Amino acid sequence: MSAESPVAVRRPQRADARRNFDALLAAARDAFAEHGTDASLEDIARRAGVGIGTLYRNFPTRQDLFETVYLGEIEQLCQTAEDVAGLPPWDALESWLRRFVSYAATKRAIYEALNRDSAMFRSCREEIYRVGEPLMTHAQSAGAVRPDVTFDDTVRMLSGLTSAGFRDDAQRDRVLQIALDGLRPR
Amino acid sequence: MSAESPVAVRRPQRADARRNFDALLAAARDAFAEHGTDASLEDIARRAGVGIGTLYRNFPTRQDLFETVYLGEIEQLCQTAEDVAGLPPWDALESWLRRFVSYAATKRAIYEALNRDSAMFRSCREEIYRVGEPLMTHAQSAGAVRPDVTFDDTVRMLSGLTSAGFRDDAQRDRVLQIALDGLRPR
DNA sequence: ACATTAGCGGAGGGGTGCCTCCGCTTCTAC
DNA sequence: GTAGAAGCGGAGGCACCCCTCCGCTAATGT
Repeated sequence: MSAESPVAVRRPQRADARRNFDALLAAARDAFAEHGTDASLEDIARRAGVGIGTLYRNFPTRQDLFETVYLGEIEQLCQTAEDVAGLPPWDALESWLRRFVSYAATKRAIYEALNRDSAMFRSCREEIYRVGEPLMTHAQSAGAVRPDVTFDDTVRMLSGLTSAGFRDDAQRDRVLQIALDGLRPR
Repeated sequence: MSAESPVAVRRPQRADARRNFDALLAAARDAFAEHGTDASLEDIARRAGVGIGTLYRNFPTRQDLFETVYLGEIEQLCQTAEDVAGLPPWDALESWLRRFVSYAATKRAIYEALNRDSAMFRSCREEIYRVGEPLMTHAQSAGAVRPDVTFDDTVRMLSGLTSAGFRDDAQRDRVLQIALDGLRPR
């Protein structure tokens, strides 16, 4: 992902405006995580403590707001692919996948976005695959992952999983473990 | 599940009314499968080719409509637990779980409903567990399923999975297979 | 301190969904 | 064939959300 995103949204210059911009982004992250891409924009503005007009000035369309939140998380995710570079093949893949399922807005969004078509989604998907797929094929050549599974399968499986509701974190971990174990050769 | 549901919704007597009732139920099943519990009631009435008033006469609340659809599918699901009774432990469990993920309205709904609280959801959940859990523990005593996993884990995992979007049926099957393989002992 | 202007926020018009109510239609029993 | 009742459906009031517009507020530079 290049330094400049495809979205024409820029952090404003004036101090108060910057505060509002950041508050909106934080509120949007929560709202999207909670309600998916259909979250109410008026609610987001309310949560951020700003008027609806301020939201629209910073993010003229719902897409702009969503993409900005989404891009931020994807960028972090891609970053962590470097952090795991030194680990053994399976550990690297597992760590990255666990990180993958831990992003709040992303988890709900990715699975809504996986099929939807837009320049940004496509470029984000490519980026995720660019950093994630090598981890997978590497683990496969090392015999740590069964050969009949694709990276795309895994991404979809995990994004489905994380959008489900769990009793508690322990259960979430247990289920994630089951799914990850399913990736390993018998 | 007893013959009489907890919901006070009865199929009407008059021929035309019965036609409408059934059309509404079918339309609702589609709509709930497609949009989740938030599906538009006016849209359901439109799809069924009846006025909104007719919908409300038959199903005074959204809950009544949803529960009627949901109950129907759960009843069928419980029924199939008997069909698999003769199979070996793992095969019985696997068949039932595959059936579980194949219900249209149910799949999207269950995962929305798993946490939500209502008399009907609770009784359906109990019913699913009553017929499904024995299949699981049976498979576990036979050594066909790892011991550190609960039936609840499995249900949540699968309902999460089925609410995800897949490229095609082949992928859906592949991912389901991975998840099921994760249930087996190493 | 003040002028400039970026930035603010919410009123308001349009759209959609929820649900009620009631005059009209159609079925059914006789 | 007819009367009565059961059922129909959509108009309309309310609530919420989307998005635009513009008069006001306050941050900034000098």
